[in-house]
Amino acid sequence: MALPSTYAEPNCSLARALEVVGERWTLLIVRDAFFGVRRFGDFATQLKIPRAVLTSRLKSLVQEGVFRRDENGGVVEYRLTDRGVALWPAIRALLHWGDESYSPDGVKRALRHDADNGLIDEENHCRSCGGLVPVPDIRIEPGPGYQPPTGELDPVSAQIGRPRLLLEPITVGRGPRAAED
Amino acid sequence: MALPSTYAEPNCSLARALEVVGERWTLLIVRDAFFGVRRFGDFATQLKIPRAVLTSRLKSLVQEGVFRRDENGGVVEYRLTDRGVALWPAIRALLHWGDESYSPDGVKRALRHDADNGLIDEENHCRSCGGLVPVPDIRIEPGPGYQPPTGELDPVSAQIGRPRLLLEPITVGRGPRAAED
DNA sequence: ACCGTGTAGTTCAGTGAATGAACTGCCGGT
DNA sequence: ACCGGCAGTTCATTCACTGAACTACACGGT
Repeated sequence: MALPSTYAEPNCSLARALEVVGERWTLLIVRDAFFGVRRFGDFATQLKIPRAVLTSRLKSLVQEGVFRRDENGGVVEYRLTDRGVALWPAIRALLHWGDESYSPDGVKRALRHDADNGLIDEENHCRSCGGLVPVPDIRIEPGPGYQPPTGELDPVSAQIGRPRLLLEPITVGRGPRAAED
Repeated sequence: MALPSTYAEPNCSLARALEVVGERWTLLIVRDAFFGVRRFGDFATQLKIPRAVLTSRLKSLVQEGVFRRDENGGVVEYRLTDRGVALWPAIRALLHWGDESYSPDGVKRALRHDADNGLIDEENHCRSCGGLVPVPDIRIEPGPGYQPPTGELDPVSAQIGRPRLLLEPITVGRGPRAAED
């Protein structure tokens, strides 16, 4: 499986979780899925990950129930299942830790409650309305620590760099791909 | 550095965080530190991790400011810094996700507010007193999904399997090592 | 001074996984 | 028939992990 049969402590859910999402690249793939990436090629160019590794990671994530693989005609899409979406708190915690520890100019990306524009705190509450914010209502946008990239961007990177809702599918440069969801 | 110079996206704090704690074994080392492990040999036998890998991980964690290396005479202790303790939300989130997804009989380890015995929810609030619970006030103990191990246990595993406070140092089998903290 | 013990850390050959670039195969449109 | 876009494979090279044995050093006892 994912990890070399080690991590085999039956009494640690952290070890079990890391068997699924603890390998190199895996959490970055999941993060991109939260940002709306769904296509094999987009993951590959976005992360600059070897395609063979991407194949293997997606396969095991599908097997573990984190992603679902949808194939309509020639179009393949990988999208998060409920179990995958449930990884959001872990990703948010690591994002937050990375910002706190290594981004002296402030967060690189801010999370806001889309309905009322309130900042979302570490416990997932909206500072404006006080409520817990469901994942699809979270807007992510560049924060003070964000460094605008120089030069040309591929269309997918361009979309990811702008404010947008989590899980909102990326739709660029390939005809009228209706955001049916 | 930790990861192969890839992950080098300057605008993603998740990538930055994973450079520090995203390698194999690293988060398990940190978890053991929360459970009170401080000694090189204890990490090694507890995780059954090759000593060379442990050396390399501890070195980079010290360099990144997650651990502090204390040397008193012949005794070396690795303990979490504030930045290391700040990883707790990420570990808690992954623990929770692992329990939810892969532990049908209930959580393997329960977290409680030591002062009033209240269960701690996913947002780190005590169900009893309602407040946020600081890490050293969290008691961890076997939950319904815990499977008691069979056979003899080394003293360190035995201590980790019993209810205890996070960060409380393990003191067994080596004379009067006062828990000076 | 000497020896034994406990522990942090190193060395090293063998194995397995990641890398990157090129390639295959499928589908749809013209 | 041809072409372009895209999912996924293949493969030689490089790199990291594994596991077991070994070194280095501090301490305590005699």
